[in-house]
Amino acid sequence: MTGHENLWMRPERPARGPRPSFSRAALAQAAIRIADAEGLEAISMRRLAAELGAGTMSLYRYVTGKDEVFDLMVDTVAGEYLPEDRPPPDDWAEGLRLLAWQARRTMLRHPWLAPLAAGRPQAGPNSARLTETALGMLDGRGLSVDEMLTLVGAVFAYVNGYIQSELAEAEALRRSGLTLAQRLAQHLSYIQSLIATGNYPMLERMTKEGGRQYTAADDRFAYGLDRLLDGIAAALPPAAAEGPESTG
Amino acid sequence: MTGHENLWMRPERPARGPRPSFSRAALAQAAIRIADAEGLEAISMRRLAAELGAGTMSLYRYVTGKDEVFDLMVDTVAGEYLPEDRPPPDDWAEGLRLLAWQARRTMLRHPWLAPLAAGRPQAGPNSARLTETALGMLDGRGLSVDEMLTLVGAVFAYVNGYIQSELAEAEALRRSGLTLAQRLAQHLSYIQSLIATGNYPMLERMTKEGGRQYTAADDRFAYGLDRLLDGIAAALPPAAAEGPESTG
DNA sequence: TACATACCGGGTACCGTGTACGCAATAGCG
DNA sequence: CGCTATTGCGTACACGGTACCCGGTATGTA
Repeated sequence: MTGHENLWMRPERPARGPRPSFSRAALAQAAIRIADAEGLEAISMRRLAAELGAGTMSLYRYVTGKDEVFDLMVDTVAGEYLPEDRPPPDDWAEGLRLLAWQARRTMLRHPWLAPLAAGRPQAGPNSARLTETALGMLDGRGLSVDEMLTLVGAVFAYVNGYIQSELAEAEALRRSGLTLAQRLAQHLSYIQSLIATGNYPMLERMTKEGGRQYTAADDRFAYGLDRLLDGIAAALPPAAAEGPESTG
Repeated sequence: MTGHENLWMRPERPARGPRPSFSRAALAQAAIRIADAEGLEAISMRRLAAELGAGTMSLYRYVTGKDEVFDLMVDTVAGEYLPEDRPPPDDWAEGLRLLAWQARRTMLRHPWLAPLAAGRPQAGPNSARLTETALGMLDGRGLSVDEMLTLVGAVFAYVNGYIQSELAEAEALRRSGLTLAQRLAQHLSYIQSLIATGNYPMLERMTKEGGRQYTAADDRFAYGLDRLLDGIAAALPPAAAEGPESTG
């Protein structure tokens, strides 16, 4: 009741008692290893404990429950978003674009990440550093921190939303256990049954039109991202270069 | 093995045998009722069967598993996206904006919807009709269906991503069982512990700056949506007004 | 050095979950 | 009037998260 209701405020290593046999970071890494290899739903407390060579209930000395395992996973990979200490480009749009692509790369590498991150508030220190970095790119343009947050939030919303939709199909395919060809064939016969009702003229045009000039996922991602950044740039207060103070 | 691997291709009522005691729609409505009242995780096959006054295993005569229950839920509420047969505005951007706000309204009314919809391919007939409507708004502007899909996909990605982040905090609050004041107090003390490390200058400025001019969720949503639509409009081929032929 | 205290590891147990299987009842077809 | 496909559903199982408890261990105090 004194405090520490939050994972991130709870000290990892208490003052008294025996040393823990592993660390939070090790726990997170083990969970990430499992999720990368076998998917999110493969993570169970028993499985995770086995991966760590520990008893199941020992995990509860490190986290209060499975949810905090997820919190740890998300915040750990959030560290990967930021490449290295490369100085950010001085163009804010270029900086955000870079960040967005970095986020996409990370989320494709860890397909469980996007749904998980979308469903919980970003509270960990690495997530906070990420936000810091993004806000830093917008500093000195006369925006209030609140306006910067709105702006960055819009970009992150697009990125997360896009990648989830990108992953959804791949995930469905994986869970169905079918080959891509089988699934396409299935989908096609369904599509044709829809078209047969006459209520889906666009869908019909889609099957007739474009031979196979289907836009690649990369290009679709880039399209929306660039449009969004364009729109933001157009609405931003005029550059004001490096004026003494542009707030107001 | 002959076919019907897909929920939407499987006929609801087979030719032979006794009449089912309820319908897919009733099943979906019952599930939606539970999820609206008690959250997604309150849905179990037993609970759902009880709501329908049926035996647990009877549900498996209607769906192949719990996943298909979710599919039904998503596609059912997808019907709510479209208001009524109001003729769409002739400005495509206005049409998409309206659709986006309608989507947000629906997703806030059914807080379980956004995460669920984001995680699975939109395959149902109602989802397809929604896509049809969106594509129809872009018709006659010289775009290929593929380009239209890219465009609409970007808007939907933003909408879904934004609303998920909007809901994440509320959901976390709900699950913690705390009052808003308690949670804010907790969060504040955590934030201050972060600031104390000196690594979060922007976070620090945020606590000092804006008295309470915190942007409302509605305005933040509008900001990103409008910027995105602006950016798209700017990149679209010139209007071409009402050329001689606009249909396909 | 001896003891108290706070913490660690983890076994056992409980309840809730999704769903495979099997069987009796039923409705449409021949 | 059977025949058969199909429905409703009880039972059973494997697996999930985690509450509880106990024996061991490292730190602090006397």
